[in-house]
Amino acid sequence: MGRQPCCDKVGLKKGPWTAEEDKKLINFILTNGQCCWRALPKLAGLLRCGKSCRLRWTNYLRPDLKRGLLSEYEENMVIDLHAKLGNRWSKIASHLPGRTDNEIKNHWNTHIKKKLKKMGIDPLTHKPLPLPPADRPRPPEEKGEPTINHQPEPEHSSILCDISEILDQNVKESELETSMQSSLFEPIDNEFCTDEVPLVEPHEILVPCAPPTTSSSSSSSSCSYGAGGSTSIHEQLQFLPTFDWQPCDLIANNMDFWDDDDFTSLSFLINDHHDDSDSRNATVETPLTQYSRTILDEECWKLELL
DNA sequence: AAGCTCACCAACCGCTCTGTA
DNA sequence: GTACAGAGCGGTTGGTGAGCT
Repeated sequence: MGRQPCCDKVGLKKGPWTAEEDKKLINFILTNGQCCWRALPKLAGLLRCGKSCRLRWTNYLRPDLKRGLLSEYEENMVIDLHAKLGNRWSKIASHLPGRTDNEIKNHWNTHIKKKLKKMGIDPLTHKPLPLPPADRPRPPEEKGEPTINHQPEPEHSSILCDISEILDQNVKESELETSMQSSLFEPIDNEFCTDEVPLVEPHEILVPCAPPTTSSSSSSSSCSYGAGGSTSIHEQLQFLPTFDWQPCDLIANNMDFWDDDDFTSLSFLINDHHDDSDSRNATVETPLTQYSRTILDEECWKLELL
C-alpha cells in the first residue's frame, strides 16, 4: 500500500555477488563496522540494496560463520529447537554459533524435513505421522474419525523416542532462553565432540602472502564471477594486509569473537587450502564464494585442514 | 553426448518488529 | 499515541550442478 521500497531499486544490481563486490563490502565493514545498512552500499561503492548487503554479510561473509554441513549434533539441536520454537529460524540459529537462520532454514527444508518424514515423523508437529491406509492395521472401529498411528516402526523407534523425550521436556520458551545456554551445548550423547567441528588455530591455516604463482586450480567454478576466471584471491581480496584496524563498535558490539584466534575463519575465506602440501604457499584462484559448503563439507575440513 | 529431472542453496521479496522523533 | 525509517525475519524463487536415462 504505497510502502516505500527499502531502497531505490533503479540501477541496482541483483543476483549473485561478484568477488569484487564482496571485497568492497568486506573492506567497508572491516574499516567502518556495520553501520546503517541503507547508507552502506553508497558509501562502499556498491550498486546494491542495503538489505542485500546485510544479507550477504550475515549469511556469507561474516568471518565467524561455521562452514560445512551441519553435524549430527547440530541437526539434533535444530530438530529439538524447532519442536520448541517452530519456524523461528533466527531464534534457532542464535543457539547454533556460526550458523545463520538462512542456512538452518535451507537445511531444514532440504534435509531434515525429508529425514523426519522418512522416519515417520511429521516435521511440522514433530509427532508420528499417520501411516498410509494400506499400511495401517485395520482398526476395528473404522468409523471415519482420523486415526493416528502411535506405534512407530521398529527402526524409527529410537529416534522417535529421542524426539518424544525432547517433547516431553516441554520446556517453555522463557525457560528455554535461559536454560539453553547452559544445557543445550552439552553433547546429547557421546557421539559428538567438538573435534567434529574444525577447530583450527591461526598458525595452522594462515598463509603467508606468497607471490602469486599460476597454479592449476581444481576450481570448478560454479559462480558468475567475471570472465577473468583465474584471478588470484590476492587480487580479488586485497583487504587482507590492512588488518591493523582498531576494535571499533563493530567488534565491541557484534563481533567480540574476533579476537586474535578468531581470524581463522576470515583467513579461511582469504586463504585457500585446496592442496594440503602446498597450503602454506597456496595461491588461490577460487573466488570467494566458491567456498560454498559444497567444498567445505566436513570431509574437506578433515582432508585439507588437519 | 544430449536432454531431462531433481536437489541444493544463495538471494530476493514482502511483511513485521523496533526504535526514535 | 502516532508516524516513519531502518532492521530483521521467514517464505519463496531461480540459477546451477549432479545424476539419471
